[in-house]
Amino acid sequence: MLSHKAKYGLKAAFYLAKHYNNGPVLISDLAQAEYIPKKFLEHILLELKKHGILYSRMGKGGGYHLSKPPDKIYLGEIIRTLDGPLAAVPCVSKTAYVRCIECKDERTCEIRRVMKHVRDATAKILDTTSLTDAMHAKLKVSSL
Amino acid sequence: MLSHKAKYGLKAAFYLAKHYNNGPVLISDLAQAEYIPKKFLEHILLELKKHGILYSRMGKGGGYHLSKPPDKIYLGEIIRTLDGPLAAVPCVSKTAYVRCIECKDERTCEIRRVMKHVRDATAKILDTTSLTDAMHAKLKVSSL
DNA sequence: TAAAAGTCTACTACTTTTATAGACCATGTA
DNA sequence: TACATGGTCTATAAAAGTAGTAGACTTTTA
Repeated sequence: MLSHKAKYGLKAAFYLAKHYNNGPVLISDLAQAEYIPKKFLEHILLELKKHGILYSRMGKGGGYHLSKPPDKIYLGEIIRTLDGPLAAVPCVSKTAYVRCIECKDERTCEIRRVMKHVRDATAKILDTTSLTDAMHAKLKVSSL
Repeated sequence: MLSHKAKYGLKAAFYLAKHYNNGPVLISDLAQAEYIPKKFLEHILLELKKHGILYSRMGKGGGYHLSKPPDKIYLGEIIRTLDGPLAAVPCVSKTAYVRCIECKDERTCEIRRVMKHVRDATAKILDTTSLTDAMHAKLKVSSL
């Protein structure tokens, strides 16, 4: 399940993508436009900034904007930053692998095997769909 | 993320699949064999029973077994029973749809659009892979 | 130097997850 | 019919994660 945090983060990213060429966007404007609690949004934007996805400037005339053009930012990046690994089971994660303590043998674990497929399918979609792609309904992987 | 509950449930189901023709399996045996806390496992098995996936008999000589042959039980069933809908966002779920309160227009929501693809890809794997398939590494959908 | 705007730390409320305890009910068999 | 075996059910609790708030602080520009 996508947390509210990740959902808000994605909404913010799309908003910033739409305003990419209009100078920095204020947290307050973003919060109001997308119905996101302002204080909560602060945290989210800060996290995204620390991971290099967003850039911001303090002081008068400041605000947030994307650090790269929207066609270079993939949804997977944003979701991983805010919600952690995409994988449904940690032993299957590429970015945050952790072994299951009760697992007798990873090579024969049925759950791991299937969940790896799920992870791969998910990552394939989220890591190849940029903000721009999503806005224009260009999904590079067919869903069925 | 798959919860421990769902992971334990899947482990139990695989164990029962392997013992499908050997009469009922005791909770205690299952708990011990798969390193699952026994009392927690009771709840999990009961939930699976209420959803018709397992069958059990009380009293001496009793225990749990699958209510259908293992090639007729799909992983999606088990995961949905224990963890709820597969969809990462409720507005995209087929089995438990809920509208997002802050959503202005579902038809143009970028998040919804992409997450629907993710859901479909996940469901396609989990709803076509039976216990038997998973045990024999027969995954009907290629992951890449 | 004042106003605008982001930064940071700490905290709280709430929910979900992961269990545990213990009384209770059903079944088979001696 | 008594008793041991084994599942059922309700209640509760610890721990962790999620969502959100408060307020003091820093940076920038005019």
